[in-house]
Amino acid sequence: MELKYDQTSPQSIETFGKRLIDGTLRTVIGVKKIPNPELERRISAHGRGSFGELVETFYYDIHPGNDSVPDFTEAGVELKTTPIKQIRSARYSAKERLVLGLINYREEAKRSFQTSSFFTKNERLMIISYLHDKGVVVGDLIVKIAKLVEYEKLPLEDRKIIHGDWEKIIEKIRAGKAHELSEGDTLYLGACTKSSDSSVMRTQVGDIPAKPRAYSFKSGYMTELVRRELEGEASEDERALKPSEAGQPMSFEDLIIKKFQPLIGKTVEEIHAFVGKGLNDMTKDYHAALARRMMGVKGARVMEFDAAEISMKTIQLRKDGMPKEHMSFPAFKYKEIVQQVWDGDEGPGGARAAFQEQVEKRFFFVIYQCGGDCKRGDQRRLKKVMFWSMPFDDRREAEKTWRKTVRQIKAGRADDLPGVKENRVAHVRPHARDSSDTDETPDKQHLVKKCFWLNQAYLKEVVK
DNA sequence: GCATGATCATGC
DNA sequence: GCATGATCATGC
Repeated sequence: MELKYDQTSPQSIETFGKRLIDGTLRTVIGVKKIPNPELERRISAHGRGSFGELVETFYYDIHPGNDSVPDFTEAGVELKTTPIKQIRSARYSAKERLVLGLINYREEAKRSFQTSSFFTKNERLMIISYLHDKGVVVGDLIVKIAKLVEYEKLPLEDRKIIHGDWEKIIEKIRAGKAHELSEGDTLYLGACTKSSDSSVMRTQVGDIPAKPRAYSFKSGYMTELVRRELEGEASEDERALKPSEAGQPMSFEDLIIKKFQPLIGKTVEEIHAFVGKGLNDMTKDYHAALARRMMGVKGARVMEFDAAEISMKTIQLRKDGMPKEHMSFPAFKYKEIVQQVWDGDEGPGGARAAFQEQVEKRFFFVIYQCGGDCKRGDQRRLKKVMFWSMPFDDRREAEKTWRKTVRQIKAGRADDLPGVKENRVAHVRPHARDSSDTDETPDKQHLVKKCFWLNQAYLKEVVK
């Protein structure tokens, strides 16, 4: 392959990359024209690492060695290859987060945003996205996106959030609390754990060892970037923050909270009169729909919440302050959950426990106060809204419920899972269409589908 | 009023 | 048609 681009020019790197769109490495590199046994061998490999190496070596002909500078050093461009999924026709999502480089806690603590390893390494990203397909060798994966993503050219609304995220991460690092970092701390830019082996630790500011972590764009934000590129304006979800608001010297979360302020203390009927036109107050989604309207969003999705993977939950408090309901999560599959691992498990293990990912996410609670027991017809007032991440100690409690659940299912006792009295934070209960909506256990019992729930008494303390 | 089991309404 | 978030029902 001839070199047909200028390694010192970001635009040239992008233009050259775009030749891959809707093609594959095999067709674009053209193996048949120039026989190359090494290339043939590597094109027939599997796995994402192989794809990335192939693009580096045989497409761009670069051989990056130094992790602290961008791959195209002179152009200041970092090359990233990443899988996407097609959910249904014309609907795409990122398959995973985009990892942006390991954090050296002690070094990073001394830096500013502009001199941080996040910024200096990832200020310009050349992103090549291919359609994920397990059964296909890397040479035959179809490329859908080749795009130069420059930080300074992202919308101000995005940059505001990313910069705020970086500040939150660096604050913990500087305080010697890198071991307390969690992906739920931040919105688009995360500090994700990097090692599959839980015993690996790194030094940080102070003496406490911390898990190695890397900067990453969360998968929700990657999905947003993918959709902007492939689906254009037509599919754009509504933003809660208008461009003019993004310019204000206030964090994203504070700006959201501010939108609710004028309506705190108002009854649901009064709020409906302000923003609820056209909403059906009989639906289970009503309190959530009202909350979205208060944020200025008419539809069912809030773009920033999707991109930041924030779970919005509505809570109704009875007169005594106890939430009317426990809080449910998606149902688990008995056969899947026994294959999953929680951070800290020894050995290679399987997929990260879905429940762990859920309790590490950021939540947005919209809390209504009932006049009595929250039965039908009871008066409800908007009490407050709050962003929340589950504290570390409570996640350890939730982990105990998860571990007992897995242990019971493995032991053939899937009919006896942790109840609400056994744990301060979480329990297990049915979550199905009805009692005939079952799922098969590893020992071939067919039991009603279940999920993890946060205890209402725990939530009472959280929202107090 | 709590623990537990069961089910609903909607969007995708 | 099912996953998801939310809610209802019953027995003690």
